[in-house]
Amino acid sequence: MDGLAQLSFLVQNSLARHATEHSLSLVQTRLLGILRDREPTMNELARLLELDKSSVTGLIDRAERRGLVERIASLADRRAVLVRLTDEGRSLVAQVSTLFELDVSRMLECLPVSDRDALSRLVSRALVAHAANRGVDLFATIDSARTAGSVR
Amino acid sequence: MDGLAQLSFLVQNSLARHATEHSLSLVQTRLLGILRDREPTMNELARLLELDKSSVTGLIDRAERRGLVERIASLADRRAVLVRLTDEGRSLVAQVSTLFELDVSRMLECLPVSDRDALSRLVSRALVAHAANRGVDLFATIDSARTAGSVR
DNA sequence: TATTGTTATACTCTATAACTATA
DNA sequence: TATAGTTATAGAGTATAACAATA
Repeated sequence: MDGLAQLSFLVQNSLARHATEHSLSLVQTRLLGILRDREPTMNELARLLELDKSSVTGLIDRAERRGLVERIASLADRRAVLVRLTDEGRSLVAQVSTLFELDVSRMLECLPVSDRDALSRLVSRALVAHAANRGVDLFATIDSARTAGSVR
Repeated sequence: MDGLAQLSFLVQNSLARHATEHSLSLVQTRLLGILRDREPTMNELARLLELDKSSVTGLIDRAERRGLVERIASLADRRAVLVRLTDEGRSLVAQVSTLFELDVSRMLECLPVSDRDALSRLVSRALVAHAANRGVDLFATIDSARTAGSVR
């Protein structure tokens, strides 16, 4: 109930804090997280981030200016542009991701192992049940949560 | 573990979605949520929202222009300005809050009652343990989570 | 014609620095 | 002198609409 909201703010705060410490916004961090295992087109990025394509243009402009990502012409479709993480971008997202995971781990370590397992089981059950309940609609949300959370 | 991150994004997405449907940003929604049971000064708002005071000036400017809040001269300190929710603002935050609570409830209804109770118990235990573990530092975060979450 | 991406424009949100008025 | 708040300015993030190039 209310605890879930509190918990979600704790998790988000942790992510936001570590992002800010590395001069990243939440969106930039989500972007880099997505790019860790993909080289999507601008269009795909817009869908993954649930943003307008023009917003993604600006987002990539700024990230490219900082040397975190690079644009690559697609060979398959000459209209399309692929986005790739640079070494610097990869290193940066790895740092933020490590700190964030550490935070979540520390939060969970407050619980005895048995509770931790139970919590993990209940959370996945809630996620699965929720997804099943809402069908397609929710799959989009879950996917965006996963990719966003894959920061992680 | 990773599920917690996913869950937090689900909760945040729900809040963001209902806020957007009512032409509110997340920050505006947090603002209105805070004002439901308080009439803070600009300075106190800056602390509660963890923003610079100049950011709060702009935030209140825009909310006031929309008729959601009003500035009131403080009688105690002639430098200070109190911020109060208007009837329209109160009605708006009530709508968003209701829809959000409904979402969270629906998500929890996917679980059998016994699991729901267990989850609730574990989440509060994690929050309490976490707070105790980090001391003052975390109290600030928890408080901001609570006030933000009191949207709720 | 439809799709991919960029540009132009406008608004919100945020911070820093300089300022005014009051304490 | 210190504090409360505003203003000026700059930059990120977002969307809509118009556009170019390609499919």
